[in-house]
Amino acid sequence: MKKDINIKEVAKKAGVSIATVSRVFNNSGTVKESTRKKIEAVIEETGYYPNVLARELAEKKTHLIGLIVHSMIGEGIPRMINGVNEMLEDNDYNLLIACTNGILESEIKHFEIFRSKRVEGILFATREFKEEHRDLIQKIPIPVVVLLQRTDKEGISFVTFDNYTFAKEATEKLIGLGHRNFAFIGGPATSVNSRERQLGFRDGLKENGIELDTNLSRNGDFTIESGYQQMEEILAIEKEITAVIAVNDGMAIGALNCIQDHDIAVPNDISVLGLDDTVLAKASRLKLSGVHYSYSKLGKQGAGLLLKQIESDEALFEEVVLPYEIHLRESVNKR
Amino acid sequence: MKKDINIKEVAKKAGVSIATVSRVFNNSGTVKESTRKKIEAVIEETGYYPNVLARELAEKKTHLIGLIVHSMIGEGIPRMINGVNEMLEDNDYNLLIACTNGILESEIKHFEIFRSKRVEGILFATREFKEEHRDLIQKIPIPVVVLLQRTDKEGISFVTFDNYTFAKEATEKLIGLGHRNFAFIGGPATSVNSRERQLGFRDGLKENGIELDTNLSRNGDFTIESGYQQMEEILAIEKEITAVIAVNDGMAIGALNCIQDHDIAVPNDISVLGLDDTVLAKASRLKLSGVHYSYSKLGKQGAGLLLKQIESDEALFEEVVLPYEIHLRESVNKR
DNA sequence: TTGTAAGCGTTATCAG
DNA sequence: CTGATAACGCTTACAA
Repeated sequence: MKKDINIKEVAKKAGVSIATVSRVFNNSGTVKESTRKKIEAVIEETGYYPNVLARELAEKKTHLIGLIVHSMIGEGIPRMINGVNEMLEDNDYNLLIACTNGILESEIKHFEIFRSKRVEGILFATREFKEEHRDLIQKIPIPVVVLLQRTDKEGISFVTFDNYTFAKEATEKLIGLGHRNFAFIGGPATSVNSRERQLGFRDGLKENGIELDTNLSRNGDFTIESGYQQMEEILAIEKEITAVIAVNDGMAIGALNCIQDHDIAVPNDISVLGLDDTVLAKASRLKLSGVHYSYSKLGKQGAGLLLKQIESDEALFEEVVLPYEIHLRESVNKR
Repeated sequence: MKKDINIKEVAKKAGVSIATVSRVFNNSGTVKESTRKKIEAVIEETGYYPNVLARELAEKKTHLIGLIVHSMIGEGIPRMINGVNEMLEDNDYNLLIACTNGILESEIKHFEIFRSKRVEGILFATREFKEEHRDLIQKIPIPVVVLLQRTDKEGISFVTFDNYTFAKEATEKLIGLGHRNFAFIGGPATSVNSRERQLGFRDGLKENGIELDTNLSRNGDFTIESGYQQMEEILAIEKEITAVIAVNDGMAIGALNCIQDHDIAVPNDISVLGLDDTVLAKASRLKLSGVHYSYSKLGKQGAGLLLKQIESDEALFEEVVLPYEIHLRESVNKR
């Protein structure tokens, strides 16, 4: 453990001015080879590290991006962070992270902290994009890109998945296979992503002239257990259904287990599909069908968009909706 | 979007000196109520935010912690980050994150970046703690705490799980249930955590006078598929085994599926246990047995330890090994 | 209670 | 090619 040394001391030891040392460190300006060597020797010897804080203050650039997420738990967000990280790494930015548990005050607080830390841009993921968020972002003089959520065209950029469309398309795919009697297991009513998927599901049915008993469209809490329980209740109401769609893999797996525990065959009697594609889909013996989309790409693109905004002078506004793939596997059958 | 304003302009607008503005913002020194009000009004009106960079430069404190991890993927590390985050949040520190994919050069690079960014401490998680890491950490004049790995008592603090002991104890638990014929599915040879667990397993057998065909102790790559494949090979070698232990849940699930696909009964013919306890353990219809330990607590304690080191003047050295619980569920049976 | 001025460790401009 | 020196925006003695 040795104390940090500063540019002044290096300059003194090398018998030059601090300006010259700075030039050597940044390869800027011109320095005679012999003095460069001398200075480099001193740097080596002292283990000198420039104080980036001071540099950033002088340059008014921090090379810092702030990421605010509502949760770290689950497969998606960590992958998204990974994508963000990759993009930032390639562009020599560093990543400041805050996790808010979806609490509005905490979100606001971190916007302010990040702003005062002079981050050059903010990536923001929340469970539900509210008016308060819009106001906040529009007041802040630094670029913001919203992840995993639409911002309703208020001039705030976002990158997200098209929940509505893939849910609808997946539903129609099952209809195409001959299914007519559906049940749906959604997430909590507060989840925008879940609501969008549910809407896609309903419109998919409606446009194909299929009616849905609203009792068969239910809300769980994303866990395996709640999928099991909701399925239990669905079976109590109506045994004639031939397809169950769950908003995520966990609940789909729960439903699958429940169905099998009732000695009902999957997929012969009931097909199961999750609007998701996590490691869980691969865990069950009977491979679960689902919709695949890349969180890592989302993170990467979101970060890319943000960097573009930082570099550009005018405020640009872009909305990106990422593609998906529907994978029908063993858990789904033709009727 | 409005431009950032600085303390000087606020002072001018309020007709006071910058020192007074600074006092108001930091509640330091004494300010007359009337001038405080006046200044607060100007702050409100201008939306002034202090430039934390400048403050940090003056104070020589950044309130920044760096976290270097080898990966974001999987259930453990995100939970650990969550724990770190909680502790830092409570103490008004911010979190800078870097993900290295376990590449040594990247690890070194981020130690340097973090150091030049003047983080006050570093949390470090890597797949294998090497001599290079030790050298690096001992040269750096800021506190470091290693996570998820021992540092071999070199005066470098760490907090980790006791892989060896829980693997051994889990093995002995199965022996206590009457099992004598074991197979083991480990991770890649490069994973220290996997090696430690494997050692615990072997010693558990050895101390109980049970011999192990080394062909039955295998290496996968942590995925469900590789668990399946290794189990396939185990069954080809020896059908008489009564218990399989896998180093993680994923491979345990793979093994479980493989066994069932061979129409061998779990747990009646073969018991299965994973040295892990992720969401996967709850996904299979037949609840998987495993060892539970809290990544979130590990993160929290690691961060706590680091903060303690930052506050203390002398370099303290502490090693923390966290507790675990062995959960025997449906996948394990008495012989 | 308030203001002046000296840092904090850099970068960058401008002479020399 | 190199050295003074003025920023950068803030904190904090020290004076008044």
